[in-house]
Amino acid sequence: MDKSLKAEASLFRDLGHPVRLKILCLLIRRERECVCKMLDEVGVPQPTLSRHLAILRGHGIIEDEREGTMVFYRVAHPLTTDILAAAGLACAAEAKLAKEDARPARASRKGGRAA
Amino acid sequence: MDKSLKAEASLFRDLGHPVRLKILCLLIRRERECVCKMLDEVGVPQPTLSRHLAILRGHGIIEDEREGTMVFYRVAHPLTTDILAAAGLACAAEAKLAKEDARPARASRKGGRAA
DNA sequence: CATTAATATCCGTATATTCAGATATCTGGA
DNA sequence: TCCAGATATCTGAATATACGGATATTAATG
Repeated sequence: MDKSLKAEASLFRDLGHPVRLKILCLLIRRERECVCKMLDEVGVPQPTLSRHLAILRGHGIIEDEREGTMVFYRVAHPLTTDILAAAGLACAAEAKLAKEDARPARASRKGGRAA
Repeated sequence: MDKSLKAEASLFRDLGHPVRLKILCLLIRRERECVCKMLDEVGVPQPTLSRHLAILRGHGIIEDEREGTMVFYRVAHPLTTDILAAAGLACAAEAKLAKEDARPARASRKGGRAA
């Protein structure tokens, strides 16, 4: 019951940057998006965007799929949407409500995985 | 619908440190705790603990109440528990379930504040 | 008022993060 | 193979964050 909480802290730290939050909101809304499209919307130079994508990818928060010359990203970490929704980010809150409505509502209680 | 997401990023950044996460888990479980007690459990030198408390306090995540020579802290940011629970932190998940059980379950949908 | 326990702030230093710009890689097509 | 578009990596400088140790503040007590 002690835990160093290092992994959790690292996840939050990754979320703690405006550009990375913007990327995640974008991916949550769109499910899947290519770098060139994100480049238009995020408003940072391409190498900077690529770096932030690499950080998120390196920690397993997003994953990439290559398709010809383009690379598409999607949210991979199962908790990311929940966390952003809990923080009140509109992008994630919508996605979470949609997901909840599509399921029979929560049944069991103790069932949640705890870190 | 654009938003810089600076405030949200800053919140996550504050959560992104093992010591601060530990402090928050502690406060969520206990509602309210004094610095000297936390000192025993967190395992960092007193000035370091004080510094982290100051960071959380400065951003409105926790608040302090002086009582004689001791200072008690409690979680003040209304979303903190939700966020930590969404991240799967056991301490917060318990608190959130308890809170949910005490209320009539969610009724309205569009009612949530979004960032 | 001196003392002591509890907490906070200040200091210098070590480390991490961020950025922009240059350059490298990968892929599809001529 | 050579070219061009899309994306990634490298590099160095600027900035931010972390820490420990010394010290300051605050409040109760004698």
